[in-house]
Amino acid sequence: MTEFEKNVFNLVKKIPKGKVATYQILAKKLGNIKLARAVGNALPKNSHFIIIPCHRVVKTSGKVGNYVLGVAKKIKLLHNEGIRIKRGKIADLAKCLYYFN
DNA sequence: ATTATGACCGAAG
DNA sequence: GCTTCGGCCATAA
Repeated sequence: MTEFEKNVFNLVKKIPKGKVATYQILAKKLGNIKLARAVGNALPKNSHFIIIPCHRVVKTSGKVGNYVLGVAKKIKLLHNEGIRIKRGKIADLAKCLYYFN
């Protein structure tokens, strides 16, 4: 597991239930906003070994994005946490975003 | 060292 | 809204 991946997961596991973060926000937190793509690249790698709320990471546009177990599963999990989703997008992204105090 | 790939993003049509 | 394209970066081969 690379250092970069560790950093990504350490951030993701901080996201509280009922909240979400975007790939871009995580990227910025890691030092460079352009890391967004690399972040999405790292998530699927260790999901089999480490328990982390990968489903709480969505796109900046508000669309849920992809998920190891399938988008349907991702939406289901988010919905269980009280997050409203409409046609594959977060109903009110601004209210759900977690900014890493 | 070089190339290709992907859970991304923004601009443009 | 949607699609297409170019640009990003870490990784794997």
